[in-house]
Amino acid sequence: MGRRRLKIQRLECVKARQAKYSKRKIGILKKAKELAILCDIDLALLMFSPTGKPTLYVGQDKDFGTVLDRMSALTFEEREER
Amino acid sequence: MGRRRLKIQRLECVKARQAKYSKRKIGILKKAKELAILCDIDLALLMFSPTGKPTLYVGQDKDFGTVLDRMSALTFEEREER
DNA sequence: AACTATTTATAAGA
DNA sequence: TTCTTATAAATAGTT
Repeated sequence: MGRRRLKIQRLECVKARQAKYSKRKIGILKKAKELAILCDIDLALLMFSPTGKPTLYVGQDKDFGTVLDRMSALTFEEREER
Repeated sequence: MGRRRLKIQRLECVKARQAKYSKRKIGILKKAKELAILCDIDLALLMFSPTGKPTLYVGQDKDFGTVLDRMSALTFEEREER
């Protein structure tokens, strides 16, 4: 979306990566929150900015440890999508 | 987006939650992949469907354990967004 | 951070 | 779940 179509490939310029991250981080966080609320599900989204700053969103009222535990308990077979 | 504006609140009907999850899961996974590639960052997205089926996406070439470790190493102060 | 032209995601319905 | 289409939302390029 936007003035032109953007090819999904690593942005070479560091400044461009940081600027792009700043914008899209807002969008994906909104999507995560909406999905967790609409479907009443557990959801965790962790991102590290190009400069290394972490952002963590954990849906519903679960705390970090609870989601980590549920995450850690997954067997290899239960995981999908790459 | 869509034919009408949807209020972001828990969908009461179970079938509706499952249907909504099926559609939006695709969208957020695409957003996650694009963000990880464009900005060349580490990103992890974990979701449990309304029926409990887990979906995990880990960006770049990191494996599950590596991201879990980096996630676990976060101090409380480093976490944001709820 | 703000502006819009445009692309993309998706709400409803079939 | 999959497809279609109208419409809401995200965002690329720019300032």
